[in-house]
Amino acid sequence: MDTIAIKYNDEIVDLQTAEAKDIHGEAIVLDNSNDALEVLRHSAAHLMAQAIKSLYPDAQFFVGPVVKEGFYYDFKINEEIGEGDLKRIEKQMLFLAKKKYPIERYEISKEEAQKKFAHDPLKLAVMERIADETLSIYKQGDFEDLCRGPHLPSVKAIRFFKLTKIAGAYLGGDSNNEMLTRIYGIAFADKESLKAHMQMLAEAEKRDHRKIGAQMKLFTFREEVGAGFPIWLPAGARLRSRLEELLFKAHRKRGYEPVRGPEMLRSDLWKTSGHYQNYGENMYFTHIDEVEFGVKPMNCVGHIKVYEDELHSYRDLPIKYFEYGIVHRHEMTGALHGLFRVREFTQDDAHIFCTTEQIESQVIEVVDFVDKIMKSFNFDYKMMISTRPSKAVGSDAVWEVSTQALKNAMDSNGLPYEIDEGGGAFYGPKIDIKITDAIGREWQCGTIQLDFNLPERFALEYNGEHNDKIRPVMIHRAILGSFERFIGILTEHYAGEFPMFIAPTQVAIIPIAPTHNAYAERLRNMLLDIGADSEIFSKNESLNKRIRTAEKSRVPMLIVLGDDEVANQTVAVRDRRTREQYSLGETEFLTMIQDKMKEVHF
RNA sequence: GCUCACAUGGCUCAGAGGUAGAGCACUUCCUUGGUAAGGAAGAGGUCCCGGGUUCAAUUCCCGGUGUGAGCUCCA
Repeated sequence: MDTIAIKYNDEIVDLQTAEAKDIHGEAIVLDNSNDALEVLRHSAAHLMAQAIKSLYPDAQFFVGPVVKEGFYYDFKINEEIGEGDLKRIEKQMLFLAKKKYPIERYEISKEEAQKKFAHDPLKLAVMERIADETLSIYKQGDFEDLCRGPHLPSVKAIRFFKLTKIAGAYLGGDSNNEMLTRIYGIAFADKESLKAHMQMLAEAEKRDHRKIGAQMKLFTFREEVGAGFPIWLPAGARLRSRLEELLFKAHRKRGYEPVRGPEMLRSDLWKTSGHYQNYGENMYFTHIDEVEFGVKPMNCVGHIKVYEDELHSYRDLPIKYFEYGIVHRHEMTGALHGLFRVREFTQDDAHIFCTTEQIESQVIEVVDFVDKIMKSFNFDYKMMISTRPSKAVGSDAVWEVSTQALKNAMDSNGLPYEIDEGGGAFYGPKIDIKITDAIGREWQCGTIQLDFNLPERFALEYNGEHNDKIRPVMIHRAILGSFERFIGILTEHYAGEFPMFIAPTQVAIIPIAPTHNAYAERLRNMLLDIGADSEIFSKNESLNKRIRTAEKSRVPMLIVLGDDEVANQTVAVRDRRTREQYSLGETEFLTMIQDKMKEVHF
């Protein structure tokens, strides 16, 4: 395989630069490694710009970086350009790639560059953002662009790419600036990877929880209700309550006490907590008899009030309060998205009040809890420890101890983690849990945050061994994050085919003729007795039609009842996936359902 | 919040400056069927809301609301 760049001092250096500066390092070849894709996609962005320039000669270009999901280029043209033009640009890119232009690099001073691009206000804007005095120019054919690289040696390697979407983007991401046109694309080293990626995108579209949620009647939104306020329909509410019940029991077993704070608290309290100052623009406020109240955006203050209700001894710690806390947050209109981003949601929230010494063991406990749950849903996950940000409260020593506590907890449990330097909350370091779903997408759900700030602000204490007053540490933690978001993720993860233990309906019952309806009813009642929901498909439709409808409803188990089944007290089970059929005795069947539902406990 | 697009029966969508259609779903009837769409009849719409233009607006214009995509990841 051809070398496309080298790795030097942990940086990717393209061959043009390496040659000019006589740098040697480890070869990067054209494959699907992160380093190779970075170079490939960057050059693909340039090739796209070249294609656009050749099709629309008046085009001016801003920036064209590589991003997580491929690459993009922001530009400005006078003509209208839309989705339909992407194919044309792709074609032109292929045409140009076949010319096998070498990509050349040379350096000029900023002054020269400003002269060179004097007619191009976008490039001048780009240069304003660059501090360096020497700039590099990359040239392929008659197309030149200001760019820091790295790039491929030639455009000929860019073969497997696709332009994925076109959208507007503000110059520099600032909505005060003018809107440019942005085209996104993706590129890979080989055809199969590109194909697999496009299939993943198509699969993601099929699994869209907004679509499946409507089909399965899980939830809905209504204009007259307001943006960002989900309405849970019976099927969705059944699913949700199954999840809530399982998780409730799991909390109780792990020593958490259920508590409940009010929806609104006086603004003075939010001033004490710091939310008023730091989070106020995301909060909703109202007045009661001239006193201002804030609708809670988080549950911590309520739990602090629970803690304050009595004096605590060190012997009581750790104290673990949990609540399915309904919170309201003013999200930007444009950020709202199905169940993933709403303005009212319910967190599986808990606060652990403990001693500094207990931090590590408590974190291990939570991580273990997370592990249990995520494994139950077949999610892979990884954890990130976020350290002290530049703007932070608390002493260095406390940060050091607490960050180390998080690391120790992970290390002693043999758990891998990544470090997000400076990514912590202002009040303490945290561990974020990122799960990977069935089609490889990552989602941030749970979080474990150490907090030395709120105990300080509310002057929380407990009595130590020598009757001294000691400040406890608070650990904020959520595992699912919110029921709304998590159920949205689950829906896409399972493509609506939920496992038995959380499915909205466990069994679809299909009586062949009305004479079998009584047996169907009897089975439904027996299923209810073991906590399983069922739906009887007894409408006046053909048997085939009813089986088809039941199959499409994504219920995990189908049973068909006819004369034989009634006579022998059996059920004919039909597997939703394999379409295989087998017969089971009534009690065996009920036991099987019960077993499948008990398969999981967190 | 900003930019652009969209908003028609429960759902998915077609449509025209002269107040509207299809498929699915729904109701009723026929069909009594053993594993992926049997047949017939019928009911159902302030064409998102408010204002403007027009003899006439659901259709054109403006505002609002809602939905979608994008707006951070630095040449």
